[in-house]
Amino acid sequence: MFRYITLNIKDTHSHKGVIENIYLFLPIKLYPRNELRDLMRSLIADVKDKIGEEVEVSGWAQNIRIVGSLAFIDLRDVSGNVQCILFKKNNPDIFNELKVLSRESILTIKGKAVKSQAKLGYEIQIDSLNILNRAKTPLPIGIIDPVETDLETRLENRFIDLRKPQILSIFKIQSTIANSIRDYFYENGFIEIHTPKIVAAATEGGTELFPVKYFEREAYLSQSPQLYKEIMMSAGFDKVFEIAPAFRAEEHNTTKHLNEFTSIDIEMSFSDDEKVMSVLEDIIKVASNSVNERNKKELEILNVNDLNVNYKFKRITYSDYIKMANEKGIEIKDGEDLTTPIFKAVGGGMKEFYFITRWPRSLKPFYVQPHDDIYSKGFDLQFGEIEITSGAQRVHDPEVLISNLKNKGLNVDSFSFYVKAFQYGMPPHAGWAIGLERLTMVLLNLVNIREATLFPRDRTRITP
RNA sequence: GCCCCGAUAGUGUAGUGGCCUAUCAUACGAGCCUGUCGAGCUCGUGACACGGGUUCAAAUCCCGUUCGGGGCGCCA
Repeated sequence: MFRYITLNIKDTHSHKGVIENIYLFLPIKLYPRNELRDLMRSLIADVKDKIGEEVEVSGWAQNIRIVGSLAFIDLRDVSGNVQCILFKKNNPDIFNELKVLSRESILTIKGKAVKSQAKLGYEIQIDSLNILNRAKTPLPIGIIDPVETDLETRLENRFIDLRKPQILSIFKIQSTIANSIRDYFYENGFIEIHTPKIVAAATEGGTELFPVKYFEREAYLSQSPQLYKEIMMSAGFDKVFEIAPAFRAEEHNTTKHLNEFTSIDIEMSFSDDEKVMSVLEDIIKVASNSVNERNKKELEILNVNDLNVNYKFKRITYSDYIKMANEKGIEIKDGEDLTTPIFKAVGGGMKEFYFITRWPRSLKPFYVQPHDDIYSKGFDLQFGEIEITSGAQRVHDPEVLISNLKNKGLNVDSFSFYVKAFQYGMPPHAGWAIGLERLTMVLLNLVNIREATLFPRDRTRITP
């Protein structure tokens, strides 16, 4: 058996309770605390490679089962779960502790990893157990209970909900998506930028903005980096991207809208709609293939097959989409906006990505480059019935820009900081924006965008 | 902004005017159990969102309030 002593570390910044719970194997050697932890603690997923060895693991007691004079603990950390076993005769004191220990308490367990009849084929035989923190009972929501919990209740208790391996898997995958897209941009010569989220005026008119008190003036939370990323083209940055929050004050109440979401934006100089559509197709394939490679375990936990997007994304013109709607018996004329029922009727059965191109100028914002008198170089990326992205080649001629602003009924003066950037050398450019949460939702086939958001901000929720 | 719907133990539910001092599961508490893994068995604690009204009688019907869900519009 091992003997333990309590370390006495004189660290005025540390919380007393933490210090008291740090134990050290004899012989005594005073390591700095961080080093101590790194030297001894194993991630639970790594235990499988340490059969026959002494291991130390820390985590949450997901389940505790007392079977006669045996005690089993399912211990969970970020990497996975492992069963730990204790025989009462080997340590009656720990056994009695376990009989009254609450689920989700925080433990450090030291013991020997051994092959066994446990489901994983191995388990940890407990030599010592340190209770770092006890969880209150009962839990606000169950983690392994065989009862469904309403999304509302889960979001109210998100810190516990996020402990579930399925929920954690969504965000591990989202991390891969963001990381692989960022890598792609870096590898392809994009400059990462950060534009202001407090702005003076609406980007495009139309959308409702959140007002912010800005000293003696009123400002707004940014709905999009659109104007700023275009200005960066005039600034000569050539290709830029930004991954940042965007805010929309629309009172929508649906499963695919948030009032704060993460927008992945790009803008490219000397480019056009076709080129940025290719980039978009690339990054979705890169993201999906990265998830397939790096998140096999998470996909399995979520019961999702490998993401298969290795097909050419179709380009459907807006006019053809109208014809397809007409063939489905829907009455809509060329020039009218596409509505949810139309997306459902035409795109509902297409469980794949496709572009809708050449939108009428009248349905797109002022900064979208005309293709001819009627149509524009604006496009959307759709997945089935859901809009994932909108993008376009942009106007670069300041005269066209000003006339578009006027035609849309916008006040040219309030856009002067933006228009000015077009008057002293603005290259042709194009770009798009894609919502990280919507992309995650679509790739993982989630029914509610809130599932793809750690702490969603919707019509009624600003806490937690 | 428009329209529809909902609220019963910690969680998820049954309930359709009297059979409800309210069902079941799970959680929680106590006990038994030496290979459990959704452990099992026994016992126990625990709830009708709030305020008015109708009625001999309300979890149940009506009105209001609060909180929430969904659809549409808008968009990513």
